[in-house]
Amino acid sequence: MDARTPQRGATAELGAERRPTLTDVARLARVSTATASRALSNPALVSEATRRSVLHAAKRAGYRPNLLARSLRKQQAHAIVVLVPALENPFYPEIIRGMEAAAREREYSLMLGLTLFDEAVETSYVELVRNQRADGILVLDGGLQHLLDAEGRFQVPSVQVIERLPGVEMPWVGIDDKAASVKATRHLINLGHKRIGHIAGLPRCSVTPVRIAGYRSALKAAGIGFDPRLVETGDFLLASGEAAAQRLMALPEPPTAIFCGNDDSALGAMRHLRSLGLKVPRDVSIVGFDDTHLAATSEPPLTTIRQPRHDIGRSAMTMLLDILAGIPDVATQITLPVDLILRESTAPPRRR
Amino acid sequence: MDARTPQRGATAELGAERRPTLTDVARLARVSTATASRALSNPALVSEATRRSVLHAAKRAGYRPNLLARSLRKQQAHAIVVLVPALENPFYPEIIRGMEAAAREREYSLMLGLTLFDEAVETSYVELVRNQRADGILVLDGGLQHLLDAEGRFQVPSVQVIERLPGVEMPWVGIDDKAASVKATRHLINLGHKRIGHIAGLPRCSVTPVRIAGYRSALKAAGIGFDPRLVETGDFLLASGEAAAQRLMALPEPPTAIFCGNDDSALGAMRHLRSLGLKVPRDVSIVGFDDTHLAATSEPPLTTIRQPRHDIGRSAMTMLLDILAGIPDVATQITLPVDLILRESTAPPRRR
DNA sequence: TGGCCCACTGCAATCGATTGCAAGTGAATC
DNA sequence: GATTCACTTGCAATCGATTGCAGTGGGCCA
Repeated sequence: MDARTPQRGATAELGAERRPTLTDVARLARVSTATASRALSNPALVSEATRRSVLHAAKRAGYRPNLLARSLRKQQAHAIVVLVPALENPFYPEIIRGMEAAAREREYSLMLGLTLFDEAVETSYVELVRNQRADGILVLDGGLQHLLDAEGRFQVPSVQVIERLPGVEMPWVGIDDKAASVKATRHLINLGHKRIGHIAGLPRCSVTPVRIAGYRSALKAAGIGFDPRLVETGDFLLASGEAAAQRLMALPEPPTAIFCGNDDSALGAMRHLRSLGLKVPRDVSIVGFDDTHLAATSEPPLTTIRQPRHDIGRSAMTMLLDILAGIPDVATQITLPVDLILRESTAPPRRR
Repeated sequence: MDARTPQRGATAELGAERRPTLTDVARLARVSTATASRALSNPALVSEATRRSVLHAAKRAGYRPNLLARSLRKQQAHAIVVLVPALENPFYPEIIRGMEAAAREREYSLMLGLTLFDEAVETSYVELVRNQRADGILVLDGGLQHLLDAEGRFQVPSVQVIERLPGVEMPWVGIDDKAASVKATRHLINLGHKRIGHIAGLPRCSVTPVRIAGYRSALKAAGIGFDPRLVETGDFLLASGEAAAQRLMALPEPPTAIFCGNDDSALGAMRHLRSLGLKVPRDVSIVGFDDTHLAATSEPPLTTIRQPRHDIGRSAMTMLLDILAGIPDVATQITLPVDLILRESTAPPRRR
């Protein structure tokens, strides 16, 4: 009756509580569904008058295209799965934001897969792609060896982010971890430090040995001997940084500077030093890795390696969508630049 | 040729690089697609022999059901949108984990909508539901007034989480913020504090005035007069907590305890106190709100109100899925209990 | 032996769009 | 006046499942 209730116009005119479909729009505009479809999604193919009439009918009916039907027909789900171990780690959110922004621009949505490194969960999300509810997968979770097929290839379109699967050639976006480590270590060397500790991350992560290698390489280039006792293994968490620092500082000849595998463990190290009554950077210098938001607000603010996380996420999503779109010559190995962010946790050693 | 390559069995037999469909399985098992479908998704309807034969054929072909087709036919996308302002806030990840776990158990996936409070983005995610790419929406982002229709109702199935839209009756999961605030404030009162400050959160958030009300109510119950200068407004971020604490401590008669609207601002307040050379809790007691993971590892560890975030997320998702499933008498207003977690940031006032 | 019921199975419609192909129209060209 | 061509439009197939309805055959009972 009242033709001006915009949301319900269609149902009123059709006399049913049904969502309007393209057929309804076509009927209203007195054209075929084919023409209605073209008017809405490929306007160049229809005459100006038809286009207007269909658009008007669509608006009048309150028409919304059914994206499932479109996806089924077009054979693309317009969704990407993001596999991430846990959102609690402040490292991930900004990457995901970059991915989400890139996806939204291209009208893709992002399905969140929280794995907690659980293989069953990882598998279930890959299934989502195999069952065509999603078109591809972005993998922030390093340990997906169990999902490789007999030929050692991943079963679905995917891009690895930051972590690599050892021995597997696969699209990837990340940073040059070795160069970044060299940069961090060299900064400490340039300040005059000679006894430099390293708190490494989880051994299972592919970046961990590479960062250790960078650390060693910088020492070597500076003619400083490598002392294995100065490398402690942690798990990227604050508590492990604290424990690792404790072991380092208990050495007969403790380090005057520590390069940490990530910011959280650097924060843990600083906490331990504070508990010993030592001042950072006066007594010990600390360098972190990642530049999460905690680094800027710690006391003292942390000198650290900034990973361009937003860009990493955006590039990874863009790469995957380009691959899916069949764009030729997509670069499938992207290394983004890092910066050493100088804050207040590093200084020359107190005495030599 | 080689019938034992499991993934490619179907393509080999069909002689094409096509994904096997139900039709292929049916052909292999020499039954109709109807029977094949029933054998796979409603086994009770077919004979034991047929079921076995279809299952075998499906496995041999490496068959994966096309979930888009199923969704189209069944008219449910099996996806839920989660609207969240930003993942950087450590408050959200655990809620989302709860949602994800509940969704996965019921074979729903979770589409992540990062809004940054941007109305256009919020709208675009609601469109996802209207266009049936998702079945419903979980709203962690308080400010969705602009999406209400003329009758003041939300256009799609939804559950509000924690935040409420003022004046709108809508499924909701959260906590009793007033009671929680009373609990926190009373804890300080019981310790002997009489001059208690409050650092409130963003005024735009619906929880903020409620928490202030709880604070006032506890004071009143204890016969302590309300001093408006003791209530400072922040924005839930560390820096604003720091600034608010600065204003509070600059009062002619500064508080001996501060109840903060969330943990981050409590951390900020503690930082400011430390910069003044004051000790927490010796000189000033601090209570936070939320119990994010930062609360347990701060120095000193923070006494705070724990919100059962995982449960909140799980309950919200369960409620929405129950509503969508048409389960009768779903409880649509769930208030979950909070705990006061006693750590080391509170103590009796130094002197009275 | 006839009739009835039940367990299975298949036919064909359906979900809601997109798109290849063909046909119709009118103008332009020779 | 015939031919060609560009521009529009519609018919009908298609994407890959699910499901209402009808049919078949066997077993059981009277």
